[in-house]
Amino acid sequence: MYSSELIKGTLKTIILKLLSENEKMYGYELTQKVKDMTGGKIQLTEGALYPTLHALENQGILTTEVVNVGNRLRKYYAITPSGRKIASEKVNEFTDFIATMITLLDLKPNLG
Amino acid sequence: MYSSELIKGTLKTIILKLLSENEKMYGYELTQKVKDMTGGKIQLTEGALYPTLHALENQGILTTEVVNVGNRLRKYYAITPSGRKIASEKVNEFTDFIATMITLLDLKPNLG
DNA sequence: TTAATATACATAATTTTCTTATGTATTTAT
DNA sequence: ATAAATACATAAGAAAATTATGTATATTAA
Repeated sequence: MYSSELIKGTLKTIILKLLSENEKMYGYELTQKVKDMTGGKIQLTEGALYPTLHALENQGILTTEVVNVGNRLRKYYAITPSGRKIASEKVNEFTDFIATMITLLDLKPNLG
Repeated sequence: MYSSELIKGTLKTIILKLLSENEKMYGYELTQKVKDMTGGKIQLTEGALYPTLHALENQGILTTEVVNVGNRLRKYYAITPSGRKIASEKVNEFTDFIATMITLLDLKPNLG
């Protein structure tokens, strides 16, 4: 796990990117996907995730669909066209940011 | 300029790395150095910078030396040995974080 | 020459964003 | 049966930034 401060500011970008690649995902699924893909290095907390998902829905960036699975409800989120545009912008901005930070900190990133 | 949320959490790393490379720098100098090195893409704000410098000093990570230049005072900050170790750890963590994010977001960073 | 900009520090109020804690409830594994 | 995992949600508090404000000197441009 990284010191929490590093991860700050990347939550929206992560959510939007994953929802750009998968037509629908639910909250818990997002937490597991991120945990798996990062070897546990990034773990989304519910207290941060759910309010952010709600906010993105209120802004029209995501839409929801509640599904009953067994006896439990599962709330699927899907990205809207405008959300897809925002996702792309956010990813581009983050890519640029990384390049800038590599220069500024004189990093030698080990790219697999 | 990046959306502010992205830069969050990187301030300490930036300060400590620059002070690892330069034996002493003052606050305003740090703002200008970062602005120059990033082509204006990252601009440290005084409201964030000064409280952070004070905190790092209180933690024994930085030491200060006030110098009179003309009629104005300039407060130079220098990194301590323990601070140098923390700087190195922070830079390593950030490098690892970048690698993780590149994987997670499937980025193709354009490395000069 | 005077007005604006740059240099140089500092702090307070507010906002944003996250963590931590708490709550409910079902399902699966031990 | 009990614990852990699945699945949602929200509220209180902390952390870290932004924005605004304040003081003061030095330099540049009108």
